[in-house]
Amino acid sequence: MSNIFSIFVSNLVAMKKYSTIKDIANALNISTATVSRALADRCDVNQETKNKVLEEAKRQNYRPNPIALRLQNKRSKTIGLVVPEFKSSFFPMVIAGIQKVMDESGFQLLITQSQESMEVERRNLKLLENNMVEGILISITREGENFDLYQELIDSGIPLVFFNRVSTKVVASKVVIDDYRRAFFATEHLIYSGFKKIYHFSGPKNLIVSSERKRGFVDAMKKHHFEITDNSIMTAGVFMDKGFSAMQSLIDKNDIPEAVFCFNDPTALGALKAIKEAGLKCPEDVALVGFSETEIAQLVDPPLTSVEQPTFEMGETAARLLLKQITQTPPPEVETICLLEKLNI
Amino acid sequence: MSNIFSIFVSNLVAMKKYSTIKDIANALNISTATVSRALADRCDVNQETKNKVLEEAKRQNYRPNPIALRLQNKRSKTIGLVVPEFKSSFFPMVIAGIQKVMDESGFQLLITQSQESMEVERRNLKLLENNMVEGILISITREGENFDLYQELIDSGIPLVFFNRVSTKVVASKVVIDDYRRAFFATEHLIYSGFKKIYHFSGPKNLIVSSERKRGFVDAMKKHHFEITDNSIMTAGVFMDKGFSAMQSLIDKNDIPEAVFCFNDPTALGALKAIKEAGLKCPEDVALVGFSETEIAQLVDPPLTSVEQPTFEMGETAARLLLKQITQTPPPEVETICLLEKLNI
DNA sequence: AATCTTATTGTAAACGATTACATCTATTAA
DNA sequence: TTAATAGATGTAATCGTTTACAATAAGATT
Repeated sequence: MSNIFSIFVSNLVAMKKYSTIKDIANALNISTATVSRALADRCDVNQETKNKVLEEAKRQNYRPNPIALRLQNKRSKTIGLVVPEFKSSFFPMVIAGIQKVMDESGFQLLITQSQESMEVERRNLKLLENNMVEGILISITREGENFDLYQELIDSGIPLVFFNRVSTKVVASKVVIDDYRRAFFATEHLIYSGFKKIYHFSGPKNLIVSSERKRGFVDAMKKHHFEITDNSIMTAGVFMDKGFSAMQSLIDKNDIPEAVFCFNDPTALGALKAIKEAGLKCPEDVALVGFSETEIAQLVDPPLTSVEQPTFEMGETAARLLLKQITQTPPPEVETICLLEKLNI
Repeated sequence: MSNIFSIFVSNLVAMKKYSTIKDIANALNISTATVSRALADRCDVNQETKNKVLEEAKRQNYRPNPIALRLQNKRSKTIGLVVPEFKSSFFPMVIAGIQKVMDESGFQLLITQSQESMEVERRNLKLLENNMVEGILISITREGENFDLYQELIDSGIPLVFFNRVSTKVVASKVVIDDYRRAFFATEHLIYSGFKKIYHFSGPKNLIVSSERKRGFVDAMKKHHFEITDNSIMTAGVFMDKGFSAMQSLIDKNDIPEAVFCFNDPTALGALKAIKEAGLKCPEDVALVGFSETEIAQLVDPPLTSVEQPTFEMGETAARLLLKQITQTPPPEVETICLLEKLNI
């Protein structure tokens, strides 16, 4: 309704009158070309003329028309952003980081919200394309990813950079949080959810990801003064059977935790099987948290406001990555940046 | 740094090639004027030509260049927004409401953050002006208001609409939260701050604002199951002396509250005087909350996330108000809208 | 047959800026 | 004296679109 209305009236309403280069030219009886050159402080303009132009420009409160410039330069100087929501402070903080970078580089930012809906995300991406954005920053919805559309946009020459919730199917630059942090947040999430007896099924000892996730678990527990007993951490490997047997042994010992943060999803599934076979329920009796690309993102995001996350930095990093894709020729290789800075525990 | 860099490369990098009206015209060996008319579905174009144009446009995946349109129409189709911060979810939610309206009406939204700094706010307003926004939505900083600049912008033909934290010195449309709600939030703020014994010095019985504020106080107390005794609410009038005597009588009775929500600022100041004279300290012994245009805004905002505020609606309302200022000729009278909907207690 | 409509299309200017190229003047070199 | 050069400025095209006006052809009217 308001849509139709505003289109209807759009021709009746004149925009505010701005001073143009032509106005300056007329006032001084010189050509617009000279004015343009004078304003650009080019060397082939008489200093006296330059001064006069600058003075007149100031007098008329002249400001270059960004729209005309964009048309002339054939650059929209705009990038698009798609975030799932605004409710939590997570994405707004990321946006603040993005804005800082965009302000610095003179780009405009078009912000859209997908409301966790794939359909709305599609609409937003189309809208951004229609607005000729030179690149897109995106954190995908919970519902899933519009894989085909991402690929289409990239193929058509619009670079995409994913952050936080990234697409696994598309080759593009990405900014994510590191294993340690994510494990930390996942554990903290369990703590904030009210569970008291929290265990960890860790992965193979020789894997770095394994020790990183364990470290995240341990640090989160420590931060909240939760006790870590001998049984708190069990090595359960990467596959389902190990998760099963680990949980089985706990049930046998009647040392049943309220929640378990598992190294990965197969481990969690194995544990789930053991829980069910013992006639227990998940999450009423034992809550499980797996750790896969997508699952964990759902857990820690929207995140707990009490935890300081590198949100601002994430926005900055993603924005810089995108700008690099846009301005660099030839475009740089895609890269995935993992935010590694230390937590304040 | 990144600024200089991006300017340097800007001419080297070609934007994605889009299909134009000229491409369609060339493909069909007709003039661009006819193509333009056909796409606009004007009646003075042969139906056959129309069909061919539409088909070719689809084939070339043609989309009108919004930048060229803006130049042609002399309308930036953009409005600017200045909010103090992004950390709390308050402003992001307001933004969501604004965006909804803007999407509907085809306007772009330029979002800036003033970080509670008057200086940054000035910069942002200038930036928006340079970007030729057709109107500005603003919630002012804690530090104060850039009164002169607001007036300058309005005088120069850029309509401003204030929301939540509004300027008291400028004549412009405003969107605020009603007395009842603000009183409710203020009281709830005291509750969340940990005070147990909370009193209210209410205004004259015959004033609607007075009963509204009292109602807000009562409802907030009820919501959190705080007892309201005979002494909890005292009628203290509008002036300082009444606040003084009200507090004095409480001190005399040795019925000293931990916190008092006062009808207005003079009342609070009077109460403060009594507290000091009794050798007590504020806020250690007795915390006071006044109620003036600016003070109360500081209290309830950034607001408590546990309270559902009409944030989305506030954004919507402010945006609609601004759009009306922009599109309507002659521009409508300025108006102040008070959000009145019911709270879920 | 001459004139007038009507339908359809094209031409060209405009929006505000930039810039390759042309032009003109004044100075310098031969 | 003449040609070359440098300095300063103007002309006109361009970016993608819209639109007032002109132009054309066909059919209708007298």
